[in-house]
Amino acid sequence: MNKHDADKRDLFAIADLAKEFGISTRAIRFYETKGLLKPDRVGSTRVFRRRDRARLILILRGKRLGFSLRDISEYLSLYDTDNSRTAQVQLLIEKVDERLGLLRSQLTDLETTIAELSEIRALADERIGPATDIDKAS
Amino acid sequence: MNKHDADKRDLFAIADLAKEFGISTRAIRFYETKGLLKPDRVGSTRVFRRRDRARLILILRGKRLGFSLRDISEYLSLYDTDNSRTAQVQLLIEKVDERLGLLRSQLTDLETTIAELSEIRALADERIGPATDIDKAS
DNA sequence: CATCAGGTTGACGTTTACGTCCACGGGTGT
DNA sequence: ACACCCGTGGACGTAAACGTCAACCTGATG
Repeated sequence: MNKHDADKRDLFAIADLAKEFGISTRAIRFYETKGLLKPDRVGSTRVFRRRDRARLILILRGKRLGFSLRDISEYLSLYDTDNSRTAQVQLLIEKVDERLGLLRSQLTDLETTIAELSEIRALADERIGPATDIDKAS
Repeated sequence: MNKHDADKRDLFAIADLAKEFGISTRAIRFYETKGLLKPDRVGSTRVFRRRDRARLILILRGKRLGFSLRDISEYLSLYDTDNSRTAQVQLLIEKVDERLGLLRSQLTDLETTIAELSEIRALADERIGPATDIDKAS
């Protein structure tokens, strides 16, 4: 909808991405030093393209999930790997499976936690009085 | 099943818990200094009861999910609050809701990630050849 | 031309979550 | 009495992930 729709553009300044994702430019530069991003350069100035923007999105999601940058780096390489030419597809499969295992156990943890909290919430809710038709009508 | 079934006992030494959960005694002491655990004392020696063991389980789960100790501390207080006597049940509800929101968005992130990885896995799997009856029979 | 916004590297500071090392005390087996 | 083993608290070290200057280089603009 937006004239500047980020998904359609192909070139981004470091500040563009920082603003778009609410992080600091320092952080972005840091990710680069860690090899998670590899923006092009024009002179010394970084120029980001869709590919790096996509990677950034994955990085941030990984962070929300509590993974370290090192973890995320490995994880990104799964996306990178040229599945069709890899000599070690088997190795790729193993890595993906390993990560899937981790994620699935996290999923279980999360579901348990959500269930527990929901119960607490229900109890508290009861205490304050369940919503009545009258309440809803107010 | 085990004679020493941990869930049935009521008293634990710091080393018991450390061993059971595969963490260091140093870590447990650290959690105490941060107020996450409040073991009884016999002289200067810590004595843990079921309550603190339960809290420890929650702490570790929180960590697996990528929360900070500070986050976890707040989270534990949700369990602590005496729902039936709280003067501010409403506040409790708000806090629980807030946390539930966080967890649910994590859940979404996780599901997305798992789906993406599954796809990658499927592609790689194809490349190496789908499992045949012969393969399975080998 | 002066200035100013935005970019760069480098060095150092900071917080979190422990690990490591230490000197010390208390109970136990021999 | 002596050697162990376990536990304790204090001090210091450390890795990760940035934040915070500082000093510098642009390119655009009034």
